[in-house]
Amino acid sequence: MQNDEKTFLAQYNIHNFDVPLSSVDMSIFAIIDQKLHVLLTNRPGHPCKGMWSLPGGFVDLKKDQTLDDTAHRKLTEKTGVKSPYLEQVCSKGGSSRDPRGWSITVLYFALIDFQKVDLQEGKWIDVDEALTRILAFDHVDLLRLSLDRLRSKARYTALPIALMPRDFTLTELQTVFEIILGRKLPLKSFRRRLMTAEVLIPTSRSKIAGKRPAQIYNAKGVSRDFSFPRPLEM
Amino acid sequence: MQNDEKTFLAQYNIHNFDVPLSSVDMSIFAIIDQKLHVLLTNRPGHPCKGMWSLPGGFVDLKKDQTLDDTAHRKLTEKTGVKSPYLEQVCSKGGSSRDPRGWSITVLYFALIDFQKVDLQEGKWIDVDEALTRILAFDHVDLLRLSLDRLRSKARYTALPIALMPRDFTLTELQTVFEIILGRKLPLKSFRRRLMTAEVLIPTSRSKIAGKRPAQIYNAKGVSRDFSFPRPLEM
DNA sequence: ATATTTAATGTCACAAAGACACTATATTGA
DNA sequence: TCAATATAGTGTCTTTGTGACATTAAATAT
Repeated sequence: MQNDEKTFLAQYNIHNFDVPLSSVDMSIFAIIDQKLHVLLTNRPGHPCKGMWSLPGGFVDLKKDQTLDDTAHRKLTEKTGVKSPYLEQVCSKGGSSRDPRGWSITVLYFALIDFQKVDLQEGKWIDVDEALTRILAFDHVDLLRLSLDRLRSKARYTALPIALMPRDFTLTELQTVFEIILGRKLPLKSFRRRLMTAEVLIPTSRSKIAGKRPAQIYNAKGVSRDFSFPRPLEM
Repeated sequence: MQNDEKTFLAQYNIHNFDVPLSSVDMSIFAIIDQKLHVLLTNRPGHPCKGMWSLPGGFVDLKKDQTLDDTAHRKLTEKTGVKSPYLEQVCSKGGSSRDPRGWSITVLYFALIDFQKVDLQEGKWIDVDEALTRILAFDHVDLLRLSLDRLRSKARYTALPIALMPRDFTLTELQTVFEIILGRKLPLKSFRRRLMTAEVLIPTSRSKIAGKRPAQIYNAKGVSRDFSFPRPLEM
């Protein structure tokens, strides 16, 4: 490093500049009672005190090395879950979304197996209901964006597997896809897609949920950018 | 608003907190001489003085109402182009990407018609070459991410149309797709895709580029989230 | 045993992409 | 004038993977 760059950095003080506030917000999804739920927290302080909001918070410059660290930390703080599916959705920034001033939020969404959760704070709300509520800041928009992304990915990736417990049957997985997409899927092609995709590990065990026992599958460590050769129809 | 919230906000001062620096960076793409180019700027000051970098800069809390405003402003400052295709790619944040401290950058990419550009600063570099150069900060990674997004979208959307001048032929458009994807595309299916997609306006004019004259098309105001029924093969 | 319910397969139809041969319309040059 | 040639554009068959729907399989209940 050149000497004048050292000097520059030594004199540089971020507090001299007007910078936006920046935070991370998350849509944490799980399937509960055959419905898609999202974790909301009640804001303990100002602004928007007492309102429901997506869990989130400021980047901790000490604790977090990266933005993804912040997201992981927030998730573990809220749910105790260690290794979720976590994906960045987008960032929203503007002067009017937070009364404290110009702010940027980086939005993530997480998919977790509800059974693994050790809830520290917050409450699981049915997504359809959450969308009709008045949430803090622009969190309804953020939730909408996360949900659109999840729905879109359910059409061409195997992402919803991340919502499943370790053992599951094909029928159970199909039901989760159907819950996310809000419609029935053709049985045969669903199974064909998943089997030829090689994203599942068949086990020799089976489960008697209904009448005939169904084969149990586990998730294979799915490549993050796997996609089916064709998307599901609209 | 409650009284105690007013008090809270009045006493709130962002300068009291440690917040990350936040900026916007852009990959501005254009086709020049049958190759995909990206606009790079030479950093005038510290840090990374003298190094090539993606154009970008800090959010201007006065001028910009939203992050998209910042991106549009930067693009116009650099190229004079008013209505490009502009899309947010992702955000990267961490403690080590900028020597000034913890920083977040929101990455955008823009597709523009090179002929509309009135270059204010910077230089067009072939993307393949740009990726081998040592760029400022983590800008090689950012460029890579933008490029991956562009390539991916060229497989299932009509996005590359945004790189075309007003008048173009189907062969020219196919060539642009081929430049982006780095491989030849089957002629018949390319034309079929675009014709049935109804994203082009056929004109009665034609152009004599080679021997037989080719029909000229214009872009239809393509819906942002149009996608072809099936993606192109890998 | 037979009905019932859920799990799983067989098979044909359909849509859109790939492959590749073919036709069309201009220019060039003998 | 008329072939040769190069680029533009079409015809049509193959391939692949999804949708539709009938059929078979394996358990429980009566």
